[in-house]
Amino acid sequence: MEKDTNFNEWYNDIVEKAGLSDKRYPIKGMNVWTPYGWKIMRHVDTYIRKELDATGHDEVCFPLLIPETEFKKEKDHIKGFDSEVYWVTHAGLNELDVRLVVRPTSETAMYPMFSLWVRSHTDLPLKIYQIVNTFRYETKQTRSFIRVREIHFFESHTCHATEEDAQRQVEEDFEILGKIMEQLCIPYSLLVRTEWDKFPGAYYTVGLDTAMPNGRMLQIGSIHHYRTNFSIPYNITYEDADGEHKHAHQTTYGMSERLVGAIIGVHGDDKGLILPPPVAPFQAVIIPIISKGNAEPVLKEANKIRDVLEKAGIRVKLDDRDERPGSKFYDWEIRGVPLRLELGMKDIEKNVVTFVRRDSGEKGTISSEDIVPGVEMILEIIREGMFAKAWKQQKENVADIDSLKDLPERTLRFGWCGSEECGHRLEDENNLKLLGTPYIPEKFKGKCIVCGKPTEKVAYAARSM
RNA sequence: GGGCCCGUGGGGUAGCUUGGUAUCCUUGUAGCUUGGGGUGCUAUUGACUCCGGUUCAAAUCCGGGCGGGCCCA
Repeated sequence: MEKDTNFNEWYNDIVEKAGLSDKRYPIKGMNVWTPYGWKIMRHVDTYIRKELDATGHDEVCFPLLIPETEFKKEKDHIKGFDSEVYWVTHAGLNELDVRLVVRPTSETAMYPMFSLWVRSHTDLPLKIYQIVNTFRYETKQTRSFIRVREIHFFESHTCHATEEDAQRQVEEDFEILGKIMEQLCIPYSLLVRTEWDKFPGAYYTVGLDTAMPNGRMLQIGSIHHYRTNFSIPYNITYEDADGEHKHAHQTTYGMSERLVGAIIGVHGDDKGLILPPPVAPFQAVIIPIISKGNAEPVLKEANKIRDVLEKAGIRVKLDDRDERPGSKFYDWEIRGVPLRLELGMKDIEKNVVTFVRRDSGEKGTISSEDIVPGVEMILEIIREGMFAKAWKQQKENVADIDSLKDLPERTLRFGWCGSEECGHRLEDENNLKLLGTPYIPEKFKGKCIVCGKPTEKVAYAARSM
C-alpha cells in the first residue's frame, strides 16, 4: 500500500493490519481499542500525566453526565455544541424531568463545582485535569482516531486570579506541549484561530496543527483562554486580599486520541507503522534465527537477552513463534516496532546481536555485553531522527503564496488584512480552512491575498482532514 | 450541507445484468516439513448486513434501516 499516492486508503489499511483498532463495532464512529492500539494510547497518556503532574496539575475524574440546566448556562458554548451532543432522556421506564447531556467536553460539568471550590485568592491558581472519554455526534464521515464519536482525550482546566496569570498558564501549556511532542516525535504549529472558529465561549483559541502527508492539516489539540466568559455565568468568584469579590480567569488545554492518528500519519511508510520508541508497545523485538538442531542454544541466549533488556526497563518482545523469520520481519514492520534484534548461531559465535532500525532500515551489530546501553542509544537516536525528519516535513509542507490560483495541496502562508469578510471569502471560494495567524509573530510585509490591501499580518490556511 | 459507490466465512473477493447447487486467495485449527526477508504438503472450521416487499423460489429484483468508502461544498 502506497502512503504518498493514496493516503486515505493507506491509513485505513495500516490501522487494521497493525491491530490498532477494530472498526467493526456496530456504532458509527465508536471503535474498539484493541490491545496494541490501546498500549500506544496508554503510553501517550503516561507522558501527558507526567508533564501535567510536574507542573502542579491535579488529576480528577468528573461524571459523564451533565444536567441540561448546567449545560445551557453559557450561551455561545451551547450554540457551539447543541447540534452534536447525545442526550439521556430516560432512566429505566421514566422520562427524566431534567434531561442529561453526555459530555462533549467538561466545562459545564466542572464549573458548577469550581464555583464551590474557589472561595479565596489562596485557592488560586486551581489547576486540574482529567483523562476521559467524551461524546460528539459527528455527522460527517468518521475515521479511526481522527474523527470519532467517542473521543479519548485529556482536558486540563485552570482558574486564575488575573488575566495575566491565566496568560502565564497558556505559556506553560506550550512548554508542556513541547515536552510531550518531543516524546511522540510530532511537529506542530501554533495558530490563533479566527473569531468564527474559536472554541465556543472562548476569548481566544490557539490551535495545534500537524501536517499530514497529503498536505492537509490535522488539528491535534487546542489551548483556550476564557477570560471570565465562563466564570460569570457559572459564578466562579474569589475574595481577594482586600476583601473584594472577583471573577476568576480561566484556561483550558486539551489533546485527544488524534495524537495516535498523527503518529500513524506523520511517521508511517509503505511497509506500515513506524512508532516513536517512547510510545511503542514493544521498543525492540528479538527474532531468534533457528535452524535444524540449534533451537535450544539460540532460544536460551535469546531468552537471556530478553531478560537483560527487560530488567533494564526496555519494552522487549521475544518472538519465539514457530514461523519463518521473514514472516516475523513483515509482521513487526507493519506494527512499527522501532528496533529489530536478530539472534542466530552466527551472532552467538561472534558474541553479538544483529540489529535493524525500522525508521531507516540501517543494519548493524551490537556486542552482547553492551546490549543494554547499545539498545538504549539506538532507541534515542531513532527518536531524535524521527522528530527531526518530521519537523523537516512540517516546514517543507508550508508554501508561501501570493495568488489563489492553482493552489498546491500544502499548508498555505499568505497576507491577510484580518477582516472577517476576506476570511470567509477565502474559505468559501477555495475550499480551504483558515487556520489562523501565528501565535509567535512572524515578520511579513505584503498584501491581503483576497482584497489586496497592504498588510503586515500573515495567516495560514489548508484543507483539513 | 450535496452527490456517487459499496455491504458474501476473521480479512480480501467471484457470483448479481438473465432469481434455483456460493468461487478463489488469505487467515484460523491439527499434523508433518522448513528456518538470516512472506517454506511446502495434507486434513479441517468458517459467510450471503438487518427489516419489510415481489416470487413456487431472493446473495441476486424493489423499499427502508444500520454500517462502510469516495468526491464536492
